[in-house]
Amino acid sequence: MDPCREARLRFNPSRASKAQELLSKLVKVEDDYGVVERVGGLDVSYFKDGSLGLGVLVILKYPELAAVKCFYAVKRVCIPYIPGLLAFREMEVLTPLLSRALADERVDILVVDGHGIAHPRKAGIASHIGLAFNKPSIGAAKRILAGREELVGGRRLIVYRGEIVGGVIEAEGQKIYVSPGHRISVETALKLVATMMKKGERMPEPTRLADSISRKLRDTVKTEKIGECRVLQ
DNA sequence: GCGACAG
DNA sequence: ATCTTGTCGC
Repeated sequence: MDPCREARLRFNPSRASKAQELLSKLVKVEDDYGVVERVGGLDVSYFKDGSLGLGVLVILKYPELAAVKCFYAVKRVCIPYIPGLLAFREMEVLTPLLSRALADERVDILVVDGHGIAHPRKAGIASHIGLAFNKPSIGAAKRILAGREELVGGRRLIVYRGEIVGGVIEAEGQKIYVSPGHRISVETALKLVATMMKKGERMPEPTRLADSISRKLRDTVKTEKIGECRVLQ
């Protein structure tokens, strides 16, 4: 039987949610990192039928924001998209990239397309990734998932169940929602992402580049190139 | 029960 | 996320 179909049938949203409740207890929402010289941006693009995903991890020098190296992988995607459970769908594609890249490349902070603790169970994909690789991580999303935007002391923050779980950054007349993934505070996550914004762009450079590269590769790389991880030449 | 709902 | 044409605006 098709292993992908097996995985899909085996996937239990209720259990996945419970797993996130456990993970959230392991998340550290305090600054725990050193000098930031290199940051990583992560994103996934999908082939038209949706059964294949192309993940990208691009490493940039900080604070210059110049790309220094890029990893990518084409993988089958077996888990459907369910709001709140995005991590279970995309981790399969991103994990190989991180395993490979973090083994011999310095990456101080990871920026992920999606939320961190601004999540129904305080464990969005940025938190999953930060915990899995014990790396400081930040989530940057285009839309809010849990909680609401509130003005606190004149600042736009994301409040969920009475708790501040993230903040809003406005760029190009649009908004992006930032929240800690792991080993970083709300305050610092916002400050850091603010320094990753390029003029004229809506998303922070790490994820903007990852998104751009993943789409370009998806439209050029051959679908048969399913595999663990490749270095972009 | 109803509405909301990252990518 | 992806599909999908022309079109409005800087």
